[in-house]
Amino acid sequence: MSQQPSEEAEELTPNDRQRQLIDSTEGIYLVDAGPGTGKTFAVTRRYANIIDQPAVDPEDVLLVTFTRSAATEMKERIVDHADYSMRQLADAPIQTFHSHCHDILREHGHAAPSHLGLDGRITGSTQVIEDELVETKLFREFFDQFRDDHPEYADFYRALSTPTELLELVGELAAKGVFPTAEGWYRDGEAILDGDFAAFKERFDAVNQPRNGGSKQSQLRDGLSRFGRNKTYLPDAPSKSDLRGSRGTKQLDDAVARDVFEEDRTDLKAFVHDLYFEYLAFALQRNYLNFGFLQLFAFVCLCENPQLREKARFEYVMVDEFQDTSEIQFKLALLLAGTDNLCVVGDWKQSIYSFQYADVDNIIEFRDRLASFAADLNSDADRVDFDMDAIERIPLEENYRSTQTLIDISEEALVTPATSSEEVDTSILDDVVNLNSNAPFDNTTLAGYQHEDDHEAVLSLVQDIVGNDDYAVRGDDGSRRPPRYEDIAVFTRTRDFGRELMDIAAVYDFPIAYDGGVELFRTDPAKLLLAWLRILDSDADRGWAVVLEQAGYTLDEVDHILETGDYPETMRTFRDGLDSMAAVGAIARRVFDRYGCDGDYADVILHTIQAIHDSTTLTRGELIQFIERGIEAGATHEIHTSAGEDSVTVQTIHAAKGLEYPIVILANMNDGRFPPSSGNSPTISYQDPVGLRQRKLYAEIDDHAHPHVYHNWRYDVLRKCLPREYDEERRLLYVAITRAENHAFFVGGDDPNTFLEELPVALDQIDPVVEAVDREATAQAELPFAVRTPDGPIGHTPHSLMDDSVFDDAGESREVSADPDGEARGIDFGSRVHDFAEAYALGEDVSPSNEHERRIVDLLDGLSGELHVEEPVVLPLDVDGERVTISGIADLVHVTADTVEIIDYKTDRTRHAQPEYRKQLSVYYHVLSEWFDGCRVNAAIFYTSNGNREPIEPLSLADLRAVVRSQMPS
DNA sequence: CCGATAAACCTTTTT
DNA sequence: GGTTTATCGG
Repeated sequence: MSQQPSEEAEELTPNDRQRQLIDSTEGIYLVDAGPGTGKTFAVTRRYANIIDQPAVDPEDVLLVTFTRSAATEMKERIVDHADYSMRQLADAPIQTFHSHCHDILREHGHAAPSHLGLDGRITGSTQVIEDELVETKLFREFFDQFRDDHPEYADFYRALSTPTELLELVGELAAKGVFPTAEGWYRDGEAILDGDFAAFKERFDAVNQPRNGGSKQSQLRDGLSRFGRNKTYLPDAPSKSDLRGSRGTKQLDDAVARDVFEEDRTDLKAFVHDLYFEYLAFALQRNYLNFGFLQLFAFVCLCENPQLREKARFEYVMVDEFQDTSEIQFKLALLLAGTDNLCVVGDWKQSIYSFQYADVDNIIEFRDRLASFAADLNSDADRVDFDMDAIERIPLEENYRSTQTLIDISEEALVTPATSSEEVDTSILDDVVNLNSNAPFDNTTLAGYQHEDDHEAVLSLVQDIVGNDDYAVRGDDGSRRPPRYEDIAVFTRTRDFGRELMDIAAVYDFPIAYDGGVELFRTDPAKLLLAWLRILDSDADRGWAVVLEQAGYTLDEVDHILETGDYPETMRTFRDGLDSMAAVGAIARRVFDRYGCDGDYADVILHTIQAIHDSTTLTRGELIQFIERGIEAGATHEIHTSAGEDSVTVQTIHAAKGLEYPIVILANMNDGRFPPSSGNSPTISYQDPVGLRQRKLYAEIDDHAHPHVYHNWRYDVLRKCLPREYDEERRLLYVAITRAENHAFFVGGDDPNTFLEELPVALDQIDPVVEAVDREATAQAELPFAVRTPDGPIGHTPHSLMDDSVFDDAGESREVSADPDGEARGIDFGSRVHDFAEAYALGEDVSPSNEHERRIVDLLDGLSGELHVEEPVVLPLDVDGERVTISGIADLVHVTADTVEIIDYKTDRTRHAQPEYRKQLSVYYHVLSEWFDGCRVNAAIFYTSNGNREPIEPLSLADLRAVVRSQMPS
C-alpha cells in the first residue's frame, strides 16, 4: 500500500514541498500536482496547522471537498493531527459546495428569490431533491403546464425530442452562472447566452488554417465536405459551394465566421428565459430546490447582500479536487473568501467530470480566471477585495503510489491518439510535471491482452495473477509478497460491462465485488414489487405472470392460469391483504417480506419510495409509472456493499477516483472506439463560446403545406469550428493507470480500440481458461449481486412481458440487424402498449398510464383533424394469427373525418430506401386501414434533401406478410 | 489530396 | 437519427 497518505499517517513526515504548503497559511496558493503526490495529505495537515493557531477557530476555515464521503474522511484525518476532537469538528465547514450553499440558504436564504424578482421564499422546510428521477417527474409536470400556458412557443416544443433536455439545459446554465430575472437576465447572463465572437473567431481561425504548408485544405473545410447532405435547410442557407468555395479552395472565407455567428436568437432566448424563470417559480412554490438551484440562490444572495457577504466570509478558504469545480463554484469560492488566504489543490490531468459541468480551465487558467471572475464580481460593487497578484504555485513532484514505469506510461496515455487519424498536440506534456517514484522496487508489469471472450480473459488474468510471484506487490512493510484477490481492481468504462463481468464471475464462484451505482429498478425486488402493484391495479397478466413464474410454475401452467383467471388461493389472499393497505411504502415492505428481500436493493428501493413520498403524494398508479420510468431510463442508485475480505473490486473508472490498488486491470478496451462517438446532441444547447443555439428548427414551407423539421445550417457550421476533442478520454485512461501501484493490464475484445493499439505496451494473445474458485479455501465475501436469469427467447418469458426496456431494446435491435446465423427474429409479441392501443381503439374503458399510452390516445383522439408531429406510433398487425407490433416515430400523422395520412420523412437515401423501412411504412399503412375502416388512408415515406421529395412505395399486404413471416422464429 | 460511399457506433456520475 | 471513421476511386 502507499507509504504516505495512508491510515498510518502519523508516522509520516512531509517532504519539503508539502511542508511549504502546510506551513504557508497566508496568501494564494495553487497546487496543480499529479496523482499520488500527497495533495490531500498536505491539505489535511495544512488545515490542522491553521486551526491550531490560537486566534483561529474551525468556523473561520472553509474546506471544500468533492463528495460528502471525502469530507468525512478529511475530518477523520484532521482529528488525528489537530488539537480538536471529532465532536468539535462536527459542525466545522468541511463540506461540499452544495451542502455549504444549503447551509447558507437555510440560515439566510429567505429573501434570495426576491433578488431575481421571484415571489417564493426559501425556508427551513424547503427540500433538496436528490433523486434525479424525482426531479424529472416534477419537471415533466411543470412542463405540461408551461406548454399549456405558452402556446406561442409551439415551434420550440415541436423540435424537442424530450422535455428533459430542457431540464439539462437549465442545469448547465445554472452552473455557468446564467440566471433569469423577472425582467431579463441576471447581471451579464444575456451576454453569455449571446456568446463571444472574438473567442469564437479564435477557434474558427484555428481550424481554418490550410494544412501541409498550404497544400491541404483546412480541417474546417474538410469537415464541411458533407454540408447539407442528408439534411434539409431553410432556403436562406448558402449552398455547399457558396460556403466552401470552388474545388481547390483551401479554407473558408473569413466572412463565414461572422455569418454563422450572427443569428437572430431573440425568440430562442425568450423561450429559454420564460421556461427557466417559471421553473424556478414552480420549484419554489412546491418548496423544493435541485442541486443547481442551491448554488444559484446562494450566489445571488451573497452577491446582493453586503451584510450577509460580510457574515459568510471566511478567513481561510481551501478547495480540494479543484479540477472538478464549475464556473459558479469558482465564483462562490471568491465570494466566500474574506482574505487572500485561498488555497486550491487539484490535478488538471484528472479532470474527467465535464459532463457534470466541471471546467478544467478553472485550474489550467487559474490566474486569468481568478482575475477576470473577480473583475466581473466587482463590476458594480466591491465584492472581492483582496489582492490577487501574488499567486504561489507549489509543485509536488514525488509520487508515493506508483512505480516509475507506471508513472511514465501514464503520461504517454495523455498523448496517445484516440483514433488512427488524430493528430495529438504533444506540447501538453510540457505542462506535465514529471514525477519521481519513491517505490522501493520497480518490477512493473505492463501488458495488453486481446481475446473475443474479454470477460473470461479478465477472469483468467486474475487467476493467473493471484498468488503469482511474478506479479509481486508491495506489502505493508515495503517488502514483496505475492498478490491476493483484494489487491486487484478491474476498471470499466461502463456499468454494463461491470455487471456482465459479475454475472460471468458468479458462474465460477469468483470472489469479486462491484462497487458503485446499480440500475435499481431492473433488479428482482423491484420487478416483484412492480408485478404486485400491477396486480393490485388491474389484475394485470403481466403482474401475475411474474409472480407465478417466481413461485415456480412452468410456462404452460402460467398460460393456463392466466387464461382461466384461476389464481392460487394463497396469492389471492396475499393480494387482498395488500389491497387493504393505504400507503405504498407499507405495500412494498409487505412484498419484500414475502420474498425475503432484506438486502441492500430492497432497502434502497424502500428509501427511494419514501423519498418521493415525502415530496409528492404517491398513489399506486403513480408508483407503477415511476418504476416503469426508472426501468426505461436505467436510473441508477448507489449501493454500498461491504467489500468482503479478499475479493477483486469491479468499478467504473469514474468511481475509482481518489483510490489506489496494487494491481489494475483496465477492461473493456474493445468494441471499436474507447472514445465513443458523440451521439445525439440536444435540440437546444449552450456551448462556450457560441452561446445558446438551436440545432433544429421548425417551419412551414412545403408544396403540400406540410410542416417539417429543418436543420439549422449555422449550427452545423458552428460545431465544426469546435471540433470534438478526445482529451477527456485520454485523461480517463490516465486516471485509470495512475490508480495502480505496481502492475497495469489492459484487456480488449475482438476489435481492440485505438488506445490499446497505440499505447506503448506489449500486446499479447491470451487464451482464457477460467476455473471455478474454491470459495471455502479462500474465505470469500458474499456476492453483492444476484445472478440474473437469462432472458430466454425474447417475447416469451414473463419477464420480457413486463419489462418495457426489453421490449424496446428488442424492437430496435431486431428491427435493423439481421441475425448473422440466419435466425432473424422480427416479431414483438404482446407488449402492454400494444394491448392498450388495441383496447382503446376498440372503445374499451381504459385510460392511459404512461407516456406511450398517452401518445396513442393523442393519436387516436386526433380524428377531428388535428395535426400531430413527431409522434411515436406503436401499431399492431396480425399476420397468420401472430401478432406483430412495430414501434417508431412518424414525422406526421394527419387524421380527418375521412382521411388518415401518415408521413415519415427520411434523409439518408442509402439506408432509408431499404426494405426494413418500407416494411415499417407498410405496417403503418395497413394497420391504419384497419383501424380507420372507411377512411381513405395515405401513407408515405419520402426521401427529402434540400427541398427534394422522392416517395418510397409501401409494400403490398401480400408482400408484407411474406416479409414478416420470413422473419418469424421457426 | 479530395470527395463519395459504406459501415459501425450510441458513456461516464456527484451534489 | 446522427456522427464518425474506414475505404476506395479518381
